[in-house]
Amino acid sequence: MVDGYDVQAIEAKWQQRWRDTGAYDVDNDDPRPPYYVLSMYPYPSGQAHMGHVRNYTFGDLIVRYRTMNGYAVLSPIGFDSFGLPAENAAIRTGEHPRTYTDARIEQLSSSLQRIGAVYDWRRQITSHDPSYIRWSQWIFKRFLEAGLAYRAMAPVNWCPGCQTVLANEQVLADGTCERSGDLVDKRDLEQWFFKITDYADQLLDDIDTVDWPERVKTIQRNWIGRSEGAEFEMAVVDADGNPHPEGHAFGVYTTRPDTSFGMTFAVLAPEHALVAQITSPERRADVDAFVDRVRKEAEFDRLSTEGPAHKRGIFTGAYALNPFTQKPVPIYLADYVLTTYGTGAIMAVPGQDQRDWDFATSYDLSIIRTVQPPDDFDGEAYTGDGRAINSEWLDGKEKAEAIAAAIAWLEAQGIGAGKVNFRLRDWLLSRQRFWGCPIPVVYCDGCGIVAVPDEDLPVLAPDDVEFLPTGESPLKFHEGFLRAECPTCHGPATRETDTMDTFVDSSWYFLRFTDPWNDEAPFGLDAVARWLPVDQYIGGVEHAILHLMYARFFTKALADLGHAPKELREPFQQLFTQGTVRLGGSRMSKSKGNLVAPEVILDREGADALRLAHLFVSPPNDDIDWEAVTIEGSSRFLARVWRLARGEIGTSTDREPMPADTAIEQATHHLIARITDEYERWHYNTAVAGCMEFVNDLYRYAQSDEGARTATIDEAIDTLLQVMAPMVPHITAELWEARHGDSVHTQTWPVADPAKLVVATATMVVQVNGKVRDRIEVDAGIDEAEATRLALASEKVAGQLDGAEPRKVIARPPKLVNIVV
RNA sequence: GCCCGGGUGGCGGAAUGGCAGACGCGGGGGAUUCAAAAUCCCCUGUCCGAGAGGGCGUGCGGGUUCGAGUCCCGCCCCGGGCACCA
Repeated sequence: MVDGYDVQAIEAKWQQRWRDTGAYDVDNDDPRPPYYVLSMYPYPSGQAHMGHVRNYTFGDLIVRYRTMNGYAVLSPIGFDSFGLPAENAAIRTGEHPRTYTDARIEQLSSSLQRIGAVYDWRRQITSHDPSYIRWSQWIFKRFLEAGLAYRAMAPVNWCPGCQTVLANEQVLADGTCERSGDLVDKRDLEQWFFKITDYADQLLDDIDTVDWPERVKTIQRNWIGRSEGAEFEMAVVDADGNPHPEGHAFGVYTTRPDTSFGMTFAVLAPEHALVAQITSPERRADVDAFVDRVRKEAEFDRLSTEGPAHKRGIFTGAYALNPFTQKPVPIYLADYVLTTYGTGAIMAVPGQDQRDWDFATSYDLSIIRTVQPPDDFDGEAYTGDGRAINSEWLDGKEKAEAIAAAIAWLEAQGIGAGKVNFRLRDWLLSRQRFWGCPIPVVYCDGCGIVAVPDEDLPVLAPDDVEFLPTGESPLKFHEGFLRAECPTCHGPATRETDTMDTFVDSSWYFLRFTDPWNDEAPFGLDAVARWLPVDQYIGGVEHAILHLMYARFFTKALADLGHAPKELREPFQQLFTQGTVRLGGSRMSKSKGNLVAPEVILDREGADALRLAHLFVSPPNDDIDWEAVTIEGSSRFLARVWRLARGEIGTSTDREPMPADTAIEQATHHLIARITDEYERWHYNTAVAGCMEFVNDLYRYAQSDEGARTATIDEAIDTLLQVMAPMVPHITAELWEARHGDSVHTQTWPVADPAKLVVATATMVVQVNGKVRDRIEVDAGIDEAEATRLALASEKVAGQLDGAEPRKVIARPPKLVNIVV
């Protein structure tokens, strides 16, 4: 302990006070302007880890800073409390997921308080709370009614050993089950989906309207994967071009309709619906064998194959009529064509597509170039720009022009049109798990899928269940849960046993925070309108795709359905993604056993030192290595601040201001300007550096022969405590209380006095040919002529010039003069 | 392959086109002390030089500019995203 600085006692005292007095509680009718700060919904993993500390330090700093700036800051906290770990623990130990989860919520809550983070705890929500489940289910029903939720067959991961479906995360990289080690295969099962693809365009376009890191925006754009092209029909024919007896035809999607004259074959996905009907009798046995083999393979096997050797396919015996040339081309099946994208069928143009080229060379199919490659081109398929060739009426047109002409032609023929496709797929939300939000529907033999009436929500999972080591959901074997009455016909019905993906819970929690007591609706329009969009969202870049995409989709859909304000198009106006914490180069994780427990640091150095170390180590969006975090340096600095503010450094007297005093007063106001600017721009590491420089100045000042002027150093110290309060809330609160009796955190943010930001003199750099040769103290207000005169009068400059005549003088008073010879 | 970031001392990192390396860590020296810890003060890119001083330095090669870590062009390397998506 340094000179009465009892870190543990001080931090405990203030944490208790903030919680007990509801210091950061904020009501929806608060007259101050609203500001919503939110850190991403944490999974309650027990004690906080370093990633949490980093995340919540930034969040807390903003909450405190904005509060001092006069805002009503909404700072809620909740827990994403459904999910796999609790259920796995239940299978292992038999402990109910709820008791397991509640204990971990308790631990994480207390960890967050120990780092000094402040919240409106009255608004706390948890995903597994019946009142939250109720509204998750209510929203699902609204989506169902609007056609945004639907049930369809989907390939899922099936583990033959466990006899159950697995989540993607449970399938290891080599395609085996994490629990049994069996090879997981694909099965088609009925699953629930959200129709996020309805919003693909908006999700893409509105990215431009939010203030997010470019990296995250790019990730989202890639994931949505918009592509522009054309879709058109091709008739199935025989080798001579005679139509198929049953008149079959299929659509193809292409981004390069301008290359259609170069189509030398067509490819259907092996799962394509037409395969069985068009395969010729003599090819049937081979085709069936091929389709069988492909379907058995796990998806990742199919997608991870690379290069020509792996492009496997088979001829169907059927042909398609190329509408551009009116010539038949052979139809193949190939595993590189996916049933889930476009129409599940392509026109193959090997001259301009490398995949088609690879396939064509493997199967000895012809290749026609329809775009003129540059003279020096020596590759295979040419995918670049150029003039159309071998394309009749398209010849000579540049790519863009040719594409437009080809689409116009397809439309005129009535066989196709321009088309936009997306990589984004619908969101599969069914999970065959117990510890999640039940999907509120029943299956009735007579009425089909029937939603549970709103007044019967929430549908809750029963407690008297047994967790099976097979990994199957215990709901499947619970008769009381399973057997239901159809709400429509009152006949017997079976309850859905799947639960929702936990990403559903985190897709609307930020809305619930605005109105967590609402009993009539998930949230009121007024409450959402008041607080949303979130002004500052903070979290890890690992959620750049899924969570952020889903939350954006929910917000748009809820707004369109009238449950959120119509104008609310984006939930998170500003996003900050903080870097991850590593140790010795690798990511800190329980499984690697390289965790540095924040609790140990909190016990030894305290929350302020830990927070300061995180803020100082590097810019907040950078990944950091714990080895670089200098907790001792932070502690040392805080002790310096403590001694300074306790008046233990140097001497002070009452007197009229001397130049040294004026300099400190100016430094004080420069500090306000600097720290304010740096907080606004998230430059916390340099904000800390600024405070350190200031403290170094104050030490020199107070220890100088003249000592400090009392009024000057008091103002300096008070200002220091105020600007540091958001970073290190405990020590500043304690020191401020000792000096003034009230709380530093209820002070208004200091404003720099413009008069004290004006400096009287400046150090002017004198360069000769761009190299610094002299530094001259000058009056800050000097003009170019005077600056030039002073520079040329410099002896050092004269030495450098060596009699040469200056060719040109660039003067930028009062900072710089550059003499060119 | 395409798309985003990023390469600065021993380390983490500073720097609106205008003094490269702020601030901290580590290291060195001094003060204090019986001694140590703690604390306080000073030094610390690199090469040449006894010194004054000078040369060289922000991944590499060019360019723009009076002046480039910063802007432009072409590469190299590292991190991340997408990737048989037609």
